[in-house]
Amino acid sequence: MEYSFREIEQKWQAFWKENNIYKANINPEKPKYYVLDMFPYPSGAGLHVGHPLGYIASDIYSRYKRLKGFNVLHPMGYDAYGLPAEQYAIQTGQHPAVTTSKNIARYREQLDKIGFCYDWSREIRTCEPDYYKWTQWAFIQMFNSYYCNDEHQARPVTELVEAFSEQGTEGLNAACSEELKFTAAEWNAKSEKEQQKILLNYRIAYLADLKVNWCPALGTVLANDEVSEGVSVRGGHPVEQRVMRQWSLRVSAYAQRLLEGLDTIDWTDSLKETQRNWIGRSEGAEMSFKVKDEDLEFTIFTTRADTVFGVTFMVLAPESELVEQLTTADQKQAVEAYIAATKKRTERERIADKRVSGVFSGSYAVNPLTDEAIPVWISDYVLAGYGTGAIMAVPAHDSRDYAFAKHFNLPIVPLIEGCDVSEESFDAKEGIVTNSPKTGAERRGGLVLNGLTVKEAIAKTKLYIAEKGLGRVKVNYRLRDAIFSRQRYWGEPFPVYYKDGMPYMIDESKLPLELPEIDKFLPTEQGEPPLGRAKAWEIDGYPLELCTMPGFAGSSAYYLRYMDPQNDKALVSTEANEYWRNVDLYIGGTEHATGHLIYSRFWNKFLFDLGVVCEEEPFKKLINQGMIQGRSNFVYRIKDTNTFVSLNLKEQYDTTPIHVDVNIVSNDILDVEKFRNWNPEYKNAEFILEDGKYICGWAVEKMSKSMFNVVNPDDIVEKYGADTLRLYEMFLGPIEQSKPWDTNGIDGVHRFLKRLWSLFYKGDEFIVTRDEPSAEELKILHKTIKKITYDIENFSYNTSVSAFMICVNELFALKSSKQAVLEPLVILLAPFAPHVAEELYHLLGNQGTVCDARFPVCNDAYLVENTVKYPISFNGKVRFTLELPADMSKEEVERTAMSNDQTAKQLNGSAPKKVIVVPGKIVNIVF
RNA sequence: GCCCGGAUGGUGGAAUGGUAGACACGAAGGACUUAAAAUCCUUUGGCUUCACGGCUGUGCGGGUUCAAGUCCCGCUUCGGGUACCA
Repeated sequence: MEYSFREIEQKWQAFWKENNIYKANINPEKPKYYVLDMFPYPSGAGLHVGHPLGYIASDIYSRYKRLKGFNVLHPMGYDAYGLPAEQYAIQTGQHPAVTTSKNIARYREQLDKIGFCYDWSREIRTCEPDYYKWTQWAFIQMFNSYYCNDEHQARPVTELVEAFSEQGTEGLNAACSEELKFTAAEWNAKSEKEQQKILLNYRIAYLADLKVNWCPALGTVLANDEVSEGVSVRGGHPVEQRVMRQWSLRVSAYAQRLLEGLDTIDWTDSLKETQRNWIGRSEGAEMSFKVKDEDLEFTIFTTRADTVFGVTFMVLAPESELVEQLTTADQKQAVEAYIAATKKRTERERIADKRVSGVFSGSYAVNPLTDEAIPVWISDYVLAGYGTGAIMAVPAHDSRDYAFAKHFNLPIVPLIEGCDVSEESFDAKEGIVTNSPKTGAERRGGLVLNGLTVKEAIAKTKLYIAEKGLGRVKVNYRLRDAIFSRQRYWGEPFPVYYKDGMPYMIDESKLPLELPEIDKFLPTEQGEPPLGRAKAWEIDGYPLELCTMPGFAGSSAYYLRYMDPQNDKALVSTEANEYWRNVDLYIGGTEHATGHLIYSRFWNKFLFDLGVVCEEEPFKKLINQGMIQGRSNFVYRIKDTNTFVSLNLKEQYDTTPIHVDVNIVSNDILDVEKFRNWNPEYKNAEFILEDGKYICGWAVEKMSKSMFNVVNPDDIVEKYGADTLRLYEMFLGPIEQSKPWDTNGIDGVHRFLKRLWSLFYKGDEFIVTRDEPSAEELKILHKTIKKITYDIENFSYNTSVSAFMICVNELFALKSSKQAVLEPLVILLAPFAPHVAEELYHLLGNQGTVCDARFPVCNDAYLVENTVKYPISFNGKVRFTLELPADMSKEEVERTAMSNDQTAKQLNGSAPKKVIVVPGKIVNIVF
């Protein structure tokens, strides 16, 4: 019998499906293990060979855990809302729901071929009303909550209302957009509308006028993580700043917990570091500066309180509310012109343009420590959204302030002993402080920092300003609230209606609020979002929200829904949540480091505060799979001809490299006939060959259609089978490393499976015997068990595949086909190559499924070696080896080595200075 | 600029401080075959030698050590993330 993978794979895939082998149920008798893949956005292009990499890795782990006796939850679904389907709808009129379900069907077909152990009964799609009902529900809970900074958790807004009516803002410590102060009497006197407006300032889901990333080409607002270098991540369209009324989530309230939580989870250091940087905690001080000759003061934020004696000017962000107050009459025109010019520029232009710009406001601030009057400038290098939107500029010790001071000829006062600021600023937080205050400018009882280190000076200044009421210690975060409105059609509708211009939540009993049908997927003539086209988009006569939710809405809690996907009473039942708890192993790409992986953690923490979920962190362990790059092939056309020259001859001609479809190239040799048929342009192509072959050039590039280097897993499965694909993807290299896909090596793993098969069948004869295995055979088996177990636990799957190859090669060399060795081997292999393993498991006489076998355990007794091959080295260089008994003493090894003829030859008369014997390892003779 | 990763044969990669290059691809040679495919066997880092062997070798330069791909210091270079965050 031949290894006929097609037959085997179809047979067992059908068997698994019919017998619900991968159905997961709550079972308190067994420990749970939850393995999750980042669910895909079903794009029209289908899966390429890079996508399943992580899925195969998680599948192996799921199957391994099951063999180890765990009750494994391993679900899959689709992140079904998204821009591409909508853009396609605009172009073709095809409803995004239609495109999406077609794409999903295609994805499913491709996934099914690979033999994953997903429990498909738990499939979710974010665009299904049954699913997004709970996305809307969570939004309502966020609207009805505020974040209490004293209790460090979300609390009901009703508690806030109660507090306001009893004591106003007195004693309030809540996360908010703006610090407000009012009394109970003032609150109670306010109208419903005014009160609602104030509450928005505290709600976790809130509506506010914000400076947002507006992308005109997409016609929508984008979140910070959806914009990179001034253009949209999707499509690369320019993004500009615009103030708009938008829904936002107060993610910033959770900044500290998001930061601290990182210490409790098992993620890679680099990913944690990325999140830490994104959260961007910085400890500093807020300090108030009075405005000279005015009854005004404003607050700045600094992490370098120690440099307050070196402040030579102040800078406001152009968007700051203070600009209006501080601009004097004679500077008004200049300031307005500057602000107008700044507004016109897109984010991208501002980033690209490194030129210093700014304008003097006309006002002066007073340094509270020196009483010096210092000019207040306005410049776009200060951001409105960070800190207070105002800074004290210390050009000697901040490079941006330095550039500004140089440009506008402002004074630079160095504050560190011996630092040279003639060419650049001294930004390092080290050295001894001087000039603080300057000699002769000391004040009685004033702050003196001279002689201290920077660190000491910062601490002393903070203490001083707090005591004197000049400011306070403050922690700032770079993390911004997440803008949650999108002016698009294909997303979750907000469960929101408007009454008197104020937002209200629709009743939970009316959920889900379904996405309405519209005639065209474009904004209305009035520039409203597409939902403005929906008929009767209102509730009880009140208009509904026209924006929809962003892509990350549906992916923020999907891992919870898998625990209890059909529940229509709750997002997840307490029973299911308390059993499955959180994701034990999450596998996905690093590209979600600052988006999905922050939002999910936030969302989960919020639900944790509500008592809906029992674990504060959603993903205990996370592994990033590397990207699979493409390996492109090139042909070389001689310029202005239709003649192509083989790689090693191309230097003799003037050629243009042209991408050629990798699917018509094998081992870099071009199939010339297929090439002629590939494109009509090449029908009459001529070739200059070498050794009768056309050899292509190659390069590693992104896998994409335009490079003609896309490899479809379906084709691989068709030609070699799913088990070969699975093994080969793992064999390519460490899971977390990026590497190019090169189909060339695949024959190796396919040969391995054929050789494994040959241990069972010789021709049509089944040759497995029940004979007792020899010590040698048992050693081969147990060595493999040990290695595979270790490798799976450490996600080193590439070396596991090698270990299987070594094992089979060794058994093959011994012509060994014994049940007692092959059966454990088949079980070991089952997580990697489940189809062939299932077939062989049954051939060995087993019933049921190999998925429920018991993972073999290594018996070290079989691994004991009687002898050790000692490498004998001289001055670190190995010259020969000696085979000695394993239990030989150190002294005896030394004596044996020294008395050897070859040793005498190597020493050549010299006396050894030192002999190092590492028992069981090596001997090194130094002379 | 800053923060993370990498750099080992023609290629993908392996190696708790202890014989660098496991395993696999490719290549070369051979067996089987009328032939091809498949399969099997041998060789395969470089230089050198008829051969035994020798020299050299993990991006570069130093260092620690009996012993360094592995640890430390300083560079080069390639990926990825981030960008006026005060």
